[in-house]
Amino acid sequence: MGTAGRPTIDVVDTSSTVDGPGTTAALRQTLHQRGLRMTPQRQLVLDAVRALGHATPEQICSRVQTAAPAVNITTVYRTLDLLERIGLVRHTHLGHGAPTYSEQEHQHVHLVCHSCGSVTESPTDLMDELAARLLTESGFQLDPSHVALSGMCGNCQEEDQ
Amino acid sequence: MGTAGRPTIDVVDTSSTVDGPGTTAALRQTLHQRGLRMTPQRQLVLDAVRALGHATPEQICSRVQTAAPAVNITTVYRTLDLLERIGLVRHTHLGHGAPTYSEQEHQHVHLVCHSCGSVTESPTDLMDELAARLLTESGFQLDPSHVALSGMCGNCQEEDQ
DNA sequence: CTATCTGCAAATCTTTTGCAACGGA
DNA sequence: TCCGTTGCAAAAGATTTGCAGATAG
Repeated sequence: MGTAGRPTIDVVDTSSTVDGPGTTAALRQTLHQRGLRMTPQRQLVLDAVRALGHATPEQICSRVQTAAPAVNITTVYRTLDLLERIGLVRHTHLGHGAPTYSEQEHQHVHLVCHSCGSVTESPTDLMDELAARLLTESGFQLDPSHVALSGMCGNCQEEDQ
Repeated sequence: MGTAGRPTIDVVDTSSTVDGPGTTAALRQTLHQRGLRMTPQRQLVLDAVRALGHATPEQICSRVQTAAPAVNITTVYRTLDLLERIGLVRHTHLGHGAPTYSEQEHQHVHLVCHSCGSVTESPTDLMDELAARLLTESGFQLDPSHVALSGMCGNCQEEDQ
């Protein structure tokens, strides 16, 4: 009450003009296959996830709000959840709390430094040997990119002396 | 106000009678070296961490409260923090939020199943190869037990078909 | 037109902080 | 006695939920 109804969501085009699995049309189709609806908010959240690489819900929300200030963080949480259920997005635990979201395809191992908090990405095949060993020895099927590896980066080791 | 001052903390003996680095005396000494004080709460929290293997602050608090109901969860958080700073305890991120605490010595790799949430422990030498590779290729010094590896356990893979 | 979505407000949950009183050494 | 510690209450931050109204199809 007070303001004139719900503000319009202006869909500012970012990366969704290109063809391929990331198109607006592709998202619409994926949603429709499951009886879900295409909305500007969903497109914006997906675009933000792609643009940011890996980001917290908070960061994604901020980014979305530069294009459409009225989008609520609640919607961002709900949308990330939904995009994850339909397989377009995945989340990774980098360690200290905040999960980060990224594109499903964009898989890599995260190396997080205890000391300075920096996050480095490495190709997942780094873990191939370990994955094979785990499967043989424990029957455990590793998901190499869902959690980050933790340790100390080169820079911090030097400073630590 | 209302109750007669602060309730007494009854130190119920658990594992701290044995000699060695886990003794009451040992804890007292470690604390004193740094100008810190020995208290029943600190002993109880350390005992609980040892008894539980790896547990969340919440779980540790519950355990402590069976022996001394008056201990506040705030104290548990503060004590875990302190015990970690002085090197008696460490925390691990198992994935979905809650960090878990365990003894410093008690290091192992955690395998967490996405699907059923089960946590398995493996010896850290499982990661030796990977650690060596990371150090050579990226200068990154891996801390193998600080984060859990995530994936799907044998049981859940069967059910998944 | 109808079921799905969204925004808002409030509820939860976890962790942190300020402060006065307590108690270890 | 003195200062580190504790318990309590309240703050802070993150995520979830209920609901009325907006909107995709």
